[in-house]
Amino acid sequence: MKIGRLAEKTGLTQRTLRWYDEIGLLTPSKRTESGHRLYSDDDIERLHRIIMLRGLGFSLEEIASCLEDPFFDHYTAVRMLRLQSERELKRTEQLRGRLLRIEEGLRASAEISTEDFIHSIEQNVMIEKHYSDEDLAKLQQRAEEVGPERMEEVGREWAELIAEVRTLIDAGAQPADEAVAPLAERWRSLIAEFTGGDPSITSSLRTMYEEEGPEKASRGMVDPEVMEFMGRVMA
Amino acid sequence: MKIGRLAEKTGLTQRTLRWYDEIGLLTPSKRTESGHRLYSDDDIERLHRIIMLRGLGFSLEEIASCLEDPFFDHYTAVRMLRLQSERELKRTEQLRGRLLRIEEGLRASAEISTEDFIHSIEQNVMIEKHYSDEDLAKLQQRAEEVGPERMEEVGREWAELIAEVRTLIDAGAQPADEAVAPLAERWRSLIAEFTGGDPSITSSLRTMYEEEGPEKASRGMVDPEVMEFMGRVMA
DNA sequence: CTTGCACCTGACGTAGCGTCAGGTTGTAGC
DNA sequence: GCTACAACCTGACGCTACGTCAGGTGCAAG
Repeated sequence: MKIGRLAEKTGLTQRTLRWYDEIGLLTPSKRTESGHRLYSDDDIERLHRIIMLRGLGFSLEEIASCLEDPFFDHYTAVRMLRLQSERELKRTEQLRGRLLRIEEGLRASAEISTEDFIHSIEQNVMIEKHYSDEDLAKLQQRAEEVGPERMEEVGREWAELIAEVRTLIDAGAQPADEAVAPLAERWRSLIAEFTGGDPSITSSLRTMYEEEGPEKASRGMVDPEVMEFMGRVMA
Repeated sequence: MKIGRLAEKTGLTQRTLRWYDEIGLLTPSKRTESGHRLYSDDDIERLHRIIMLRGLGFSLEEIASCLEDPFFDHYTAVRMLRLQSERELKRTEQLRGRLLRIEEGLRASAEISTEDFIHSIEQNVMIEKHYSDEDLAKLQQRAEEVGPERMEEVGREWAELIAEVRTLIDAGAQPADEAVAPLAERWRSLIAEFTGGDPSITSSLRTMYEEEGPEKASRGMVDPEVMEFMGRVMA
């Protein structure tokens, strides 16, 4: 069989087959007088093995030694690949989580400057610093459960609530005033919806606001004055 | 700040910083008379952004356009990365499953020739062809639950059972004989332990044995004669 | 003045091919 | 026998994001 037909049958490219020839991984057992490669049935079987091993994640060099070195340790080799794939799984899962959170953060705002973008990522890094992996997974799961509509709605409710609080403060309201009581109730319930009553998440949230300050922790949505006011209201 | 100190502080190598300079991603804003690179605070901030974006999976070219192109679509870019990470996640999960099953298959036998190894993989490919992803996940989970000791024990029990059946056949036993009844019971219970009573797995197992034949499907443990004999016993 | 360290540029290597460029062979139709 | 045209050949450069080495310069200390 010549290279064109073999390439077609295996789904590889001719370049790939020539490359395998060049590195000595699969040298066709015959050539025509003019130099055209001729692959025998044995060659083709070897190629199929190569394709299989490649599919498992072996490098071409490893494949070569697997097929030729009689002392090749198959079990260990597979175990190594498995362990590597598990490391990669972990990494990719973490990465996916990070990307998803950033995506969520960006979806809200229509126009995004590079500055906003960078800050959004920095914020995310901060969040990852304060929450444990399990907490992040829980938050992720709940975010998927409630859906993006509710997420956006919550964002709007927070903005509204904070604006109302600010208006009251500017009007000279005191923490003990009756007018602020319902706001405190809404505030508490929004936080409760976020934490889901989970004590680990609740404490992580608290320490994040304490260590990073309200502005950073809330992406600039709430300023220290509002935060302190609501703190006194709650108490 | 000169290149050595910056490399030390960021954990990058000097080569990396020179490379970023060479491709225009991070050109230090000053040089000494003699040509030593001097990084300003702005340069360092830019570098930190580069490192963050790199950590998300952006290529250096994408990072460059992210930091410079005012029309860069951050949201779409992140979404693309997320989708890509999800594709990779799927691929890696499948790969891990395949490697684990192959590893399990190899653990039993102490000495493994390349031929055995290849056949083990081929067998695995065959299994993946017949079982659905969910079935494979279930089997994987149960294998982890019972542990490798029980897996090996099951393997020995099968070998023993098949040997006994073969002895009986060679001795001229008939399917209806009373002596084979307890063997049928052991046979049935081993299969039941494998399928776990799951109907999907049971039917996949059956069609695999029908389409591929007993020899291939059982890794050469059971030959067609034994299989047919036990089939008649069960009926 | 020498020693030693930090820095410079330039060049080659990596894995696994993709993609030309420019030349030869094989085959089918006339 | 001639002419298309498809299939094949070799050789070379490109890709990512650097690692690594070679050979040379700058700079501060003893």
